[in-house]
Amino acid sequence: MQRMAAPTHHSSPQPVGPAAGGAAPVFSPLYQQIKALITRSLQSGEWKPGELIPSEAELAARYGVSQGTVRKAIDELAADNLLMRRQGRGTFVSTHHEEQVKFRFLRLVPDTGSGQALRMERQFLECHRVRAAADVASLLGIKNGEMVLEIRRTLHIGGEPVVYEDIYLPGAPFRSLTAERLERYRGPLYALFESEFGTRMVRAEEKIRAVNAGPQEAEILKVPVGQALLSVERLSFSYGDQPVELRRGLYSTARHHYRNTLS
Amino acid sequence: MQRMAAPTHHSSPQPVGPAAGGAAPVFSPLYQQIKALITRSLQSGEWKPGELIPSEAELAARYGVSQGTVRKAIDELAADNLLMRRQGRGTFVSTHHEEQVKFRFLRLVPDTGSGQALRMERQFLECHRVRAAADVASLLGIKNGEMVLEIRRTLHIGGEPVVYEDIYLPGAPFRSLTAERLERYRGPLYALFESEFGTRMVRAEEKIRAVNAGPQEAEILKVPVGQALLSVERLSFSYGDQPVELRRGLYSTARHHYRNTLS
DNA sequence: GAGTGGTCTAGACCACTCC
DNA sequence: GAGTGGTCTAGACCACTCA
Repeated sequence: MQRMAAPTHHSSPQPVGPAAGGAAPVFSPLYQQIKALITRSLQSGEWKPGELIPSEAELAARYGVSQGTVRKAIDELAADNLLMRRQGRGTFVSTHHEEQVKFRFLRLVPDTGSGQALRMERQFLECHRVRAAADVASLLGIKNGEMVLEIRRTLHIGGEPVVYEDIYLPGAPFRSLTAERLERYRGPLYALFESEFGTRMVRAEEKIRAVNAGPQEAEILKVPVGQALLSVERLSFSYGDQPVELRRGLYSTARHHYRNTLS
Repeated sequence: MQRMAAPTHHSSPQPVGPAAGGAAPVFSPLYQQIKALITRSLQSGEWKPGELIPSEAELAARYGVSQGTVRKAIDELAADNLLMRRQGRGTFVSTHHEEQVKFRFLRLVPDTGSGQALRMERQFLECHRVRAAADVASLLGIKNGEMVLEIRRTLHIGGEPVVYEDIYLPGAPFRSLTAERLERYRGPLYALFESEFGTRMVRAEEKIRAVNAGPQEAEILKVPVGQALLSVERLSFSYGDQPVELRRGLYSTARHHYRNTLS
């Protein structure tokens, strides 16, 4: 492994200092380069979600760096939730197939002491392909008018309707996703996307506001027209900050709230 | 520095294994102990917000461990935003007196491209002492009926009323905070709390829901009665997870939204 | 140039999991 | 007992800041 835009610290043949050649001489630490290489292997599918990646020693040999350097790279990837370390076992690619991580992206929790395990039911109302509207296309980074998959669904918690949302997915990668497949699948959608469509959601950004329920939403969520609802627009990203899903949801916050931690 | 509940790795006199003596033999890494010691120094005020703490080498000598161990402790404290490292200068205690960190806790941003610097104005409507209601006392960890300081205020952004909130502070530490002092102060409240009341906000938890505006809120935020508003309840913690502030805010999300990042 | 944090290495030993 | 990640050390050198 060679340093990028900087000499190795074992030999200093050509000290590429600032303004050497005119281009910006960005210093990139070795462990960042290793991090990028590992990310590339994740992105390319060399190591799939849930799988064990090579040990730190193996990776160190493979990249020609010390174990400590690989370790620091993996530390950061684990902090970003791309990898999961398990002492004595090894390092695994993170996956949405896991009890503990199942609600990493749904921040809605019951008001009550939550000692109760909550029964959650999905209901798919729509699943069809449409031409992307300008705003949707722009957020998903596709061409205006390109095909997208639109899924409309509700979430019932403890028997009550709580979430009503529209999900937009780029048409190409999700070509083969059907309503029938959705109905049949048990488990988080993100787990399905990951196992069958090679798309792992890694990060998301949400824009939250309060809106008054219209007639349609009111009926579906069983609230009066005009009832205040939480509007949550979520854009999810896969490896390499590529946007791959847009969700527009309405949350009924009568008996639930959106929980957030600031630090 | 001696390891806690575990022998040092230089000598192994009494391997305190599981179930040795009946007490839970919790293994605590050295760097965690260092982290706790540094936190204690922050909490005790030995190093105040904005100040430079001793160099890694000095701390290593002081605690009798290697620099690498101190480094790992500081790494985590920096990740938690308790400390800030600056290459070539040293490590500083985080502070709310800083442009970049000023809006770390206010997640409301304008819908527009935000290229514009937003003019923000505060207006204090109330500032008095009251006996804490049961729910407030419970959240702040004080006795029911103890005195708390209640501050009511609005925030105008770009000339429009956007936030209306109630702030509850425990009476004792904020004994000397007056309406007059609030009016006179320029800058974030958290910066004032930190410099004059020795209370630094380190972390917070928010519960968010949507509510319909009542007559009073509607008038203050200049929206129709019944308008959907974001209700944000924030509990802020100081060092050692001690709750020290409760805020109940209503945000008008006509031209702003609450931004959140999931990872 | 002195002092700080930042990176990288090499090697030792510990804690944990699984065979 | 072998193999993994986790901790700790010691030492070297680099990048950056400031006087």
